[in-house]
Amino acid sequence: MPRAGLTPASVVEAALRVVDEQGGEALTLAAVAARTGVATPSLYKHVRNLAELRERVALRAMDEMAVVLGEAVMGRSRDEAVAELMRAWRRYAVEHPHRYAAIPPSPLHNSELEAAGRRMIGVILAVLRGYDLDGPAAIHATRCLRAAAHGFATLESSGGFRLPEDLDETFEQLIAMVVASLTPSATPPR
Amino acid sequence: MPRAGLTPASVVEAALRVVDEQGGEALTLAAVAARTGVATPSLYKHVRNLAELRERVALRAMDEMAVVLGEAVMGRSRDEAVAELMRAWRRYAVEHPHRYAAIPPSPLHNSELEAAGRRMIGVILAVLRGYDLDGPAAIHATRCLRAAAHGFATLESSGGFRLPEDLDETFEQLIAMVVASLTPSATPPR
DNA sequence: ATTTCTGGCTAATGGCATTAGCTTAGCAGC
DNA sequence: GCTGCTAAGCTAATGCCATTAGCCAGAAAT
Repeated sequence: MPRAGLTPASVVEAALRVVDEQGGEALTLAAVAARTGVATPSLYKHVRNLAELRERVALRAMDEMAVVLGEAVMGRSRDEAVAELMRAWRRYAVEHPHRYAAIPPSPLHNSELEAAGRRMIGVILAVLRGYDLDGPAAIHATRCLRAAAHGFATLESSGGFRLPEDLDETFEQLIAMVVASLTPSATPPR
Repeated sequence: MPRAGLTPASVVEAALRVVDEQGGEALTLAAVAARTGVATPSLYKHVRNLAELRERVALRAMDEMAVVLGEAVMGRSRDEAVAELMRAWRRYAVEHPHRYAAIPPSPLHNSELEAAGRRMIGVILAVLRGYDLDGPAAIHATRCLRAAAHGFATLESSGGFRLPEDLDETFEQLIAMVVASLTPSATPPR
């Protein structure tokens, strides 16, 4: 019997395929083993356990997304950059719904995930540099943008919007909402 | 051996306690059985299976939340109502993080869940009645509000915001952002 | 008191994760 | 080409969980 020639990377690859096709719930060592043509216990030669495999999948998704977001804002600034950032965010979530869902909101106990999370947040912060926000204000703005983008992405990619109204239009409105909140002139005296 | 006196309702109650204390992942028939002092298979006399129990838990959470949201907006209108609605939304998610996480974004294949979801959305729509929005515009606005509130609630309740900056302040800013987007006068010509 | 119904129990099956220990493919060095 | 070592893969075994089947006794109804 020839060897299967697995590597940690190829195992993660197979795991990603399982996630994409059947969702995070279905990510099981047995499923990955079946897909790679190997017996389940053999996988332990390449990953510590299922939890670690999950983390590696999440890491990949976060890295991918950080790259996508970064590319989206390159060469743009201010409102234009914010809009493209949010569109790219949404696009990723819609194109890879299960992968997006595999991203943990909080990278608990894992420095690699934490770093990846920082890379994603970093893109938002970079875009906001175009506005005149002092330290704390930038944090608040980042959180607002993130909440809006993440909320919409989650809801859309998991089928939370059922009505026939055009989602593109809603999303453009959401972008406008965020952009307006970044432009002080938009805030009327109160 | 005296009977345990379980009912479908008391089983769901126990399940809710498990979810609250250990999260949705930990919701297992074995855990509920242990907590109710009964052998696992006995539970099948009261619920069809684990999936159904999960649905009942979700239903309870959604119903609770619909009530909480409804109460929050009673006697208020427009910006005030929107703000209180969002605060109540956030409060529920923070006070019952696991329960909130148990709410499915999309109530797949279940009319009861669907109805509960409609009740929640109904509160938003009711509040937006205070603004002059025609049919589609109300839908878009509802989605934006929901995305913002849900995004923030999810991120906060799962520990997604790590920096020390005050979250209350961020949230008030998010509210302002949503409210401003509902008031056309706030949008400056561009 | 007797019958019936039903909640709870034990036993059994099957899926999955994980560990232990064996086997051998494939390479390094001779 | 032979010798040996390392690591990839395998089988067997354990344990947890969901689910089903079938038994038994407590409670309620007659």
